[in-house]
Amino acid sequence: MNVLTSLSASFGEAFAAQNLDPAFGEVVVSGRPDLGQFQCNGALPAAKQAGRNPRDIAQAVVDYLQDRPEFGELSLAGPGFINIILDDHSLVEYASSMRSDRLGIDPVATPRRVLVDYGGPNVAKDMHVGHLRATIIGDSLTRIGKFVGHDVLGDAHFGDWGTQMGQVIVGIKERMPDLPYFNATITDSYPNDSPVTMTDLQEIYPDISERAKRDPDVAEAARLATLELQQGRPGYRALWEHLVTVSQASQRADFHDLGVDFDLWHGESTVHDLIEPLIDQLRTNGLALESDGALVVDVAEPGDKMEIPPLLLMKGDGAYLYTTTDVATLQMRIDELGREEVLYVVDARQALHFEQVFRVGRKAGLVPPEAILEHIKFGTMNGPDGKPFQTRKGGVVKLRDLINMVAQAGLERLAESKVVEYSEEEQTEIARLVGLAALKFGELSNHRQSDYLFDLERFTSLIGKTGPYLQYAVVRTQSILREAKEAGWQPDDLIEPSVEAERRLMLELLRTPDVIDRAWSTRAPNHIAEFAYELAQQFNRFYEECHILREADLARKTSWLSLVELTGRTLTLLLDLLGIEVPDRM
RNA sequence: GCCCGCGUAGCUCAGGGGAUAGAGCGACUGCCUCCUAAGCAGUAGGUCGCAGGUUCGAAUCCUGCCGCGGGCGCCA
Repeated sequence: MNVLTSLSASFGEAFAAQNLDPAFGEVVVSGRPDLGQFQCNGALPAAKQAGRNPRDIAQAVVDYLQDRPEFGELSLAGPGFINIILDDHSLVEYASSMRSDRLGIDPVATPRRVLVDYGGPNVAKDMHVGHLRATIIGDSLTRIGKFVGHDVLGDAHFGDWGTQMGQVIVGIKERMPDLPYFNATITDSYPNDSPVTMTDLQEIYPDISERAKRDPDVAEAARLATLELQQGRPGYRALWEHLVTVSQASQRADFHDLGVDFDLWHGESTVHDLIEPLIDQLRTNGLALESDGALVVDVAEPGDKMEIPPLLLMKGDGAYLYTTTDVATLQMRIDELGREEVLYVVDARQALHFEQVFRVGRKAGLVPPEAILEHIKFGTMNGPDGKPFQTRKGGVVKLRDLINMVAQAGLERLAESKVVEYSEEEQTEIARLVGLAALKFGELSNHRQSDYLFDLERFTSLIGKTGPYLQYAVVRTQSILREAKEAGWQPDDLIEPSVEAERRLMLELLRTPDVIDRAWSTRAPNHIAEFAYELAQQFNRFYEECHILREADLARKTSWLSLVELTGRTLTLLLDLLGIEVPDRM
């Protein structure tokens, strides 16, 4: 039972009774808690439209609803604001309805088939802080979509088919020229074990990639290797298999440590067999054209604000690019996976690329008009100097190192606490969860689209508005419930609040369904992060003011226990939607 | 040059066309014989980049300007 929906319906009815659009009845959480719990501002625009006095309209709305027992108080203020205070009995009913499964939130009536593309690590490259945003935001969006009730697939979309693969092959050839993969006369019976480890790749790739930028000969060799790989040279394919296996294993481990999972572990190479038919099709229907030796698709349209360059489908030498695989992947997602919405959680700097890919998809009829394609842009993570975050040595911080750093901060915090003694094993686990929470919450509390400063101190901070603050609130609820149980008290029916902090906590809880909806519809998990913090804050106030286990009145005590339980469950859900786990104690 | 994004407290950032713009950190003051102080209460700190416009009402929408970042065919 969503309180805002329900109140808006009542107010809509009151507006309709005056022959006004029921949409004016929209009720929102009050911006002035001193004046009311909720407010309806519809009288002002309604007055404008109807040519009437806003206060008259507001008064008529209030008169219409005044006698309903649901309302404790309806009052007019200013030019025509209606301030709403719920009757406590009604407030308790709303809150009680959340004690059921899924907090009483129904899944959407018409689920959509959605795919979220996020993470996108490159084979042969270590995951670094830059992957953090895409991964954490995408993971959270996927979780939110699933909870809302949609059929959502998360896809890692590995970068395993582009130029960097040719570069790595050249890099390995330089170091180990005698391997059978490079001997064109050998076409099968390659070794079962990879000639390189992830550690080797971490050295080979940056080196060769750097040199390819400066040395035309290296670049040319890499270009050729890429082409030969894509055209199926057996030795390269066999070596490539090893590279993919080795680096995926490492990246899966990184994702696992982050608590991130995917439904699909596809890559660019997954669609390789679709590319030729796709290119033929685009050629046949006249969309793909030769241009400077390359194959392009013109996507400019008359109303464009700026010149949209053609999408480069195939290089002059016949090699494929990420534009090629992206178009083919889009086709597969629509045709084979039956997706109705495809969301790309990718750096905002790639906006033009996706605009081109989407246009090709539409133009070529690969994507039906009603399908939704969205580039979920996110901003750049910068270091203190305003440039992409790097270590002092100049390298980009590896994801794994970052995870270790935040876990270390968690361990140090535990060491400071003198109250409880946990086993070393438990401390390690708590520190891991706390560190991840700090990292994820720090990431998700920013709006995804804004660039932001990566500040290690802030990310490893465990006090104030941080992930651990939220975990701590949940741990408090668990601790209280545990001790109550030992003493023989169980959560029971909610009764009307006796103090303001309790009432405020109930009201805060009621916002939950609306916030989740908004986070999904705007694809912005920071709404959930923000709300979870406010809810935890409200709970901590209640906790300070109401000493639950010492309360003498049994009905009140067991009602409070229910409220504690409900808060704990709500926070746990919200944190889960952010991809944050909570330890039993901390 | 054209296009996109950003500019809010000392710092880092929230902010859904609504009333008196918020939080955290940092600074300063209090609160652990009491459910875990990773907490709570309080003080100080703002011409929401600038100028116009739309609106009953603008940090929020529109236009221009300034500043910062980014993108603009054979990388991803």
